[in-house]
This record gives sequence, C-alpha cells and structure tokens, in this order.
Amino acid sequence: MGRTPCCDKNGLKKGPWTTEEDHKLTSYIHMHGPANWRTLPKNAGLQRCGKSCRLRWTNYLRPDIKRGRFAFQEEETIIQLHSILGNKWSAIAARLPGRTDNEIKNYWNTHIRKRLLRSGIDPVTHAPRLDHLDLSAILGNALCHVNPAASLLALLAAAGSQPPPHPSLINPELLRIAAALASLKQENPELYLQRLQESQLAQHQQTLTDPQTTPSQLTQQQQVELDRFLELNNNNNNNSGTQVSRQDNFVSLPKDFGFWNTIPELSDWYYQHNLISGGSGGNVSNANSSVTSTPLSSPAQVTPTSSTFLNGSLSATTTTEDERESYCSSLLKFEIPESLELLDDFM
DNA sequence: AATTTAACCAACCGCCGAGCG
DNA sequence: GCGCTCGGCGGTTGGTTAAAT
Repeated sequence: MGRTPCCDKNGLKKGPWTTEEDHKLTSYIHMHGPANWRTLPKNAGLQRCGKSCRLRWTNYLRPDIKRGRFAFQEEETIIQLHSILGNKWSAIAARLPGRTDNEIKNYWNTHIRKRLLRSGIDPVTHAPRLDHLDLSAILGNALCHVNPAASLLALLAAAGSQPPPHPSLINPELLRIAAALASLKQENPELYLQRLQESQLAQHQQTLTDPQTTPSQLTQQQQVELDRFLELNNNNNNNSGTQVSRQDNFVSLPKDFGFWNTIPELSDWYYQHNLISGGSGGNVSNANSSVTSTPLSSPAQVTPTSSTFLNGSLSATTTTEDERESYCSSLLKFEIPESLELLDDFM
C-alpha cells in the first residue's frame, strides 16, 4: 500500500552543497533528466534527500536560471504581479523567465518590501499607508526637487487629517491645490470637516484591504486581473512609445477613490470636465487628461506601469538603489492636465 | 583591529493536493 | 476507498559577508 518513503533522513547530509555534489547532481540530470527524485540521490551517488536534490536543482543548478541582479523591468513586474497574486511566488516566477520562486521571494523580502514601506506603500495591500510613510523623506525630496508646497502635505498628514491625503498630491500641481485646501481648512474648518465626513473612503479602503485567506489556486478575479496585466504588458512591449488606451486596459478612477472623494466638489469638477469617468461626467478621452487610473476591484491597488507614466525617462536597465527608489516615488505622481488651473476658480 | 549589527540568500521545514498502489 | 508518498509550495532559519561602531 502506498509508496516507500522518499528517503531515510538518518545519515543523509544537510547544509550547503559542495561543488562536487553539484557536479554529481548536474551530471546525473544531464544524462537521465530530472525524474524520480526519490531514487535520484542514490543513483547519482549523493548522500542527500531527494527533496534536497530537487531544491538544489530547481533553485540553483538549473541551466536556464538567470543569475545576478534583478533588472528594473523585472522588479516592476514582480510588484505588479504581487499586487494581483499576493505571495504566490511560484505563480510570479512562472511569469519571470529564469527566476525561481525562492529567488523572487528573497528579493521581495529583502529589497522590494522595504522600498515599498519607505515609499509609504503597504507591501501587502499595495495601497498607500500613512503609518508606514516616511514623511520626512517625502518632505525632504519635495523641498529639494519638487515644490515646497509638499510641506503642506506633511503638515496635513502629521496633523492627523483623516483620511490621509492621497500620495498623488506629491505632484507639484496637486501640491498647489493642497495649499489651497490647507487654506480652506484654515479659513473654514467646519466646511472642510464636513467634506471629510461625507467621504466614503473608509468603505473603499475596506474593499481594498479585505483580509481574505489566499487559496492555493488563483481565484477567478485574480486570473482576470492577471490577464489584464499581462495583456497590458504585451501591448506596452509591442508598441513602445505608444500609450495604451486606458479606456481599454484600466478602469478609471472610481468616484469614491482616496483623496478625491474627501473633497466632493473636486471630484465632481473632474467628472464635469470629463477628466475622469465613472461619475456624472464622461470617459477619459482627452489625451492630456490622464489624471489617474487603477485596475478594477483588485485585492490591492495596482500602480500603473512605468511605460505608461514615465515617458521613457528611466531606462529599463537602470538599477541603482537611488534610481529605483526615485521611481517608486514617481509612481505616486500623476499627470495633471493644464485645464486643472481652472481649479483656482473652484477654490 | 576587534566586535557588533545588519543584510543577504541558500537551504530547510512543514504543510497540502495529486496520484500511486 | 484508503493510506501513503511525491512533488510543489510558502514560511522560516541560520550561515556568510559587509558595514558600522
């Protein structure tokens, strides 16, 4: 009944592999193929468990493994896929040729996760998180490179305004608006608070952070998200320099999304001017009206791809920590249409 | 120069579903 | 149909190296 045990662990070697062991394993698999891990160690002359041999082969010795540092594009893909798939490392690895699940998992835990946290993004939900936001870093960056009005953001956040300002405010133009909002808060705090209370942000955030357990198989929704992402990636790769139609690949900003909904007049103004869709206004049809967009109903908010937003300013092969971190921050910016100047009237 | 701390990553552990006997 | 193992997976550990004190 059943099978004989995979291996008797007594007397089998553990720990790091020697080059001699690697050579034995590689030679055997080249001759016989990676089949029947139970009998492989004995046949190959290895004092190892079959499981250990399989791990060594799949994670290190396999000839198609791409060693070395992750390319920028790979990192971006990992972040995107993780936002859709969660900690399904094998599923992510299946879409990154040459990378193993173990390698991706390690890289996520030691690099990407920390970088997202520093950028104020929850690495689990991929949503902006004020409690993880390094405000001093953002403030410093804004003061040096963007616009002093960023300080208003930090001040608002530090003052505990709820819900927290959306990171898109890091954009200089939006920072200008933030300054006006801060002024509104100062001059008419009751109206300001009323706007905040009318927000449905909490409800939306709950849908973003629904702590459901992850099944071993992809859910139908995850598969849809993944297909959408892969299709978008293919389109971007096949049409370099050509922006993918958001109307086709993204669902425009929901009306109850983030910061915008904290100021209903602001979001209404956008709808009325057809800058975002889904509300009383029309679709995103204006080429200059790429306010923001997000895929529909993902378990976590998915950030747009770099090719959509960076205009090729950052090469796919640039890999320094500073550049990557800078890119993470840039993901938090959105393009603002010139017509947004009309907001001055609104203010 | 010595020690401590942090970062990295290969390898192990334990669980689970599929499938064999 | 049942018991068991295999193969795969995600989480965790611990050894090694680099950086900081």
